Amino acid sequence: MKSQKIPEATIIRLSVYSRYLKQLEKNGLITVSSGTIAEGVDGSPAQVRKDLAYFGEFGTRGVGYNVSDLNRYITKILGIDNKWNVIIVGAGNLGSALSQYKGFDERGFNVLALFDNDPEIVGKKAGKIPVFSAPRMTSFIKENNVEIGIIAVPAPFAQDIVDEMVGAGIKAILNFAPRVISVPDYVELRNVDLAVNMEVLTFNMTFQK
Amino acid sequence: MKSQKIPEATIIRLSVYSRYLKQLEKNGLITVSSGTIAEGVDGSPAQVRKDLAYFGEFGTRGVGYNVSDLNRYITKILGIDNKWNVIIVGAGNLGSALSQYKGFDERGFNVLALFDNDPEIVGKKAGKIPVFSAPRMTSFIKENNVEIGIIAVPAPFAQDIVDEMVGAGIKAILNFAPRVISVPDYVELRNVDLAVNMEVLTFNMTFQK
DNA sequence: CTCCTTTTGTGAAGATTATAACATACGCTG
DNA sequence: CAGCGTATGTTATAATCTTCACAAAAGGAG
Repeated sequence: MKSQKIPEATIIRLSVYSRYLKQLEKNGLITVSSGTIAEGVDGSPAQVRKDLAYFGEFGTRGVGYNVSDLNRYITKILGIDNKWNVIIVGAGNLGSALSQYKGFDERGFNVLALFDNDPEIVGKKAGKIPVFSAPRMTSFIKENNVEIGIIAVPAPFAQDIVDEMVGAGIKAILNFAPRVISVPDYVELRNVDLAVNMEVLTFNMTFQK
Repeated sequence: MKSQKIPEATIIRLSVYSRYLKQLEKNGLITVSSGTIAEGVDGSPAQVRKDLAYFGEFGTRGVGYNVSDLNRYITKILGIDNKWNVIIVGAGNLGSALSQYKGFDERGFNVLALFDNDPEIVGKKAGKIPVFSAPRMTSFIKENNVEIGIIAVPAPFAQDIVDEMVGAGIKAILNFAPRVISVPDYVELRNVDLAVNMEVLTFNMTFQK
């Protein structure tokens, strides 16, 4: 693999390939071609091969890819060949729902705890996940080697929580609060903006096509 | 505005600009420059102007943009100058959380109902939003002019629900199920894949920087 | 009324990403 | 063991998106 900038779109697709390969593996498939993968993820064969080519040669010409090997390579590339410790801040509807999300655990993300300010819910549990009081967050992050934080608090509080997380040594943040957040450039940040997604839909409905 | 393909990235940014403008408006700001917007959304002034230029000329040279006028234009462009009817299928943790999400209502998305198969929850309410039984979905969509469907069911059921929605006349779908979904090309589809987002984070943590 | 400052709108250049096309290599068949 | 079919890996081409740079225009000062 050459040292090169990898397009984010490639990473997103790799993640989808991986999910699809897992399905194929469960169905007992041994070998798969770029064409079949492309069909399964609604992409093109050339794109699949190009995406993989950023990282090495994983296939056999004339044959295709070994399903479980390829999936192992991809999970390694994505950094999910081992577990990650995660906390969620904001134990409202969204935060608790995320804490119960099966897809996280399946992919190696361990949600260790929720944090909230509301004394009504602090001390309770969401499923098996405990809700702690917000001021305990920093020490919890340090003591438990938490690498990833999820922001599920109302927009006005988001930046403060993020700053505290960064101060405590968190390396990556997934932000659900509908606000632009700033972090130092050694911290990874992604925004999942639900209303924005809806608005892309309505734009496309109204204008294009 | 020329008839031209608008980049999706532009639409996403417009949505973020709009949210920021709303904030500025609340703070009583009358006029704003592309530079100030850029600062507020962590972008570049040229990008802001270019994005707007796809749709017209909204500013005054030497002055900037009128905050509330510009926001009105953008909401019109995004198609959220009027209300949209939405249903959510899957009243589990995620579905009910989404039904309570304040950001939808604020931006003109009316969540009318949830649908689920579980007899334990059918007939109850999530906040003010009723949960109906899944078989009632098609008629509900038709009777209530529902344009947008949100998929919050487990992956194996997603495609079937989507097919039923499309059959009932839904025009756009926001899919939270971690699976590739197909729709006819007159239906808009967006995927919000939570694990994929996490995996982009872990990739960036592991590799780049 | 003219000049100066400011900030837009935009055409051109640059960078990035996707698509297409093909040479290379593997395995199978006879 | 040679030749054929197939699917990869990669180079070249095309399309798309972003950044840059500047002319045009508005408002205010003198």
